[in-house]
Amino acid sequence: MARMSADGRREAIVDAALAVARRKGLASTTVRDVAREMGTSSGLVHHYFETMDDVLAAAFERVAGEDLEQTEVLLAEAGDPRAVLTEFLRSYGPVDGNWAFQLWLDAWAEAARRPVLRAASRRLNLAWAALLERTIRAGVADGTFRCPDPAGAAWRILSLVDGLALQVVAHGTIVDRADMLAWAATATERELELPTGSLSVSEPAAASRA
Amino acid sequence: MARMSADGRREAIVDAALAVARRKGLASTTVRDVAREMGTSSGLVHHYFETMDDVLAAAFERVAGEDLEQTEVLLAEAGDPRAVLTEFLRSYGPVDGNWAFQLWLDAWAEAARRPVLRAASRRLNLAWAALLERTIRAGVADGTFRCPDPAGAAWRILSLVDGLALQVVAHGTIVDRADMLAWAATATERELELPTGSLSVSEPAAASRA
DNA sequence: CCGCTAATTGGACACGTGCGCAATATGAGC
DNA sequence: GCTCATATTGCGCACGTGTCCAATTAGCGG
Repeated sequence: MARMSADGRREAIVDAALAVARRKGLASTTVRDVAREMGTSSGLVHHYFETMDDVLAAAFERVAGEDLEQTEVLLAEAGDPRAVLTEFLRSYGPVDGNWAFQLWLDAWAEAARRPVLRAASRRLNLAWAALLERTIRAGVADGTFRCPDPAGAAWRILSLVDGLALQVVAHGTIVDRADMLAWAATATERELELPTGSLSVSEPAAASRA
Repeated sequence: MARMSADGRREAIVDAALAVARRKGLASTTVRDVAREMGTSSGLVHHYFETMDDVLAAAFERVAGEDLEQTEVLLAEAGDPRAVLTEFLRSYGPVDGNWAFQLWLDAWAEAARRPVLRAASRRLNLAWAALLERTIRAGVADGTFRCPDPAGAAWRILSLVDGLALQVVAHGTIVDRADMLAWAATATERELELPTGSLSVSEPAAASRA
């Protein structure tokens, strides 16, 4: 197929891997799948990545990393810690049809079997917790929040949101997105000693959905 | 190998599947693994289960179901809701080397793509939430807890514990078991308006470990 | 236009996978 | 002890897996 620059091809491989993973899951995305998706031979994939593990890790890292970056920009823009937190809760869990979060589920499960993937997922999870902790500290500093243990609070909030999102993605209707948002907000308010209802994360009413 | 009754063999197959899954994870447990574990031929497995999927679903259902049953017994015995909750927190997450919880991770990730597994995992997750909710209601009734929304609280506690356990299992040292226990206890106390420290779930000191 | 670097091919390799089936062995009921 | 249903075997089939590599291009710098 069309010859490409090294960097271009690397990216194309990651793109293809993501397209497949979105359909079949990270765990069962194969070299041949990726090659077929690009319309090239399978050997090409190994010309750019030593191991299939590396491909999957790169793919996961791409989506998760982009999400994180986006939220970091948001943090820089919105000076108000409460606004950041509100936005965080609203954007974190399963949005845009759940597939990005499904990737997290796949990554967590596969972490045990794929060292490179584990490293990536670990790194990104730490980054999310750090981001949250920073936000909390900022809020404590300017008096918006009160919190004796920002690090612990960050992990508690992150883990709660992960756990709730997991139910939404894996089991569908068992817990719905509205519950998830409301519950996450409640717990976060309690965690940061905010007045009840001050993190109104309710879904924008019907009209403004994307 | 020794001839067995139909029911006996079915159970033996599930046992073997579990033993293997414990070592390699659900996802990569194969027919041949199961057969080797039993010391029989692989054909035998297919004589009792149409599909490998069925074997895995049965295996998952078994562990998760047993855990649940065990905790339900515990609930019946210990009349004191606070004791039940303490025991719940201590026993829920990754114990005995994490393997049972890795099974949950596998199940959640695969749920989107394997209907049988999704149904099983969904059912069991609901049962856990219900168990927790019942405990909370009992505690509210006898005045131990105060909680305006037992159902929501149950899901919040369960999700938090899942989210924390997930970090322990998937990423190892990112969050350790002690943090996990302490954080879960803190959040639960807050959720049920218990005095701080009243759910002491700290690991029993070295001596009394099993 | 030509040469050479490097992108790309396509198939081989050694294995692992679920599944099916004819043949065999076993033990319970007569 | 014989019979017969059936538990169990052991292998084969068709295919999928990651990885590797010699051969074949394609296209950029000269």
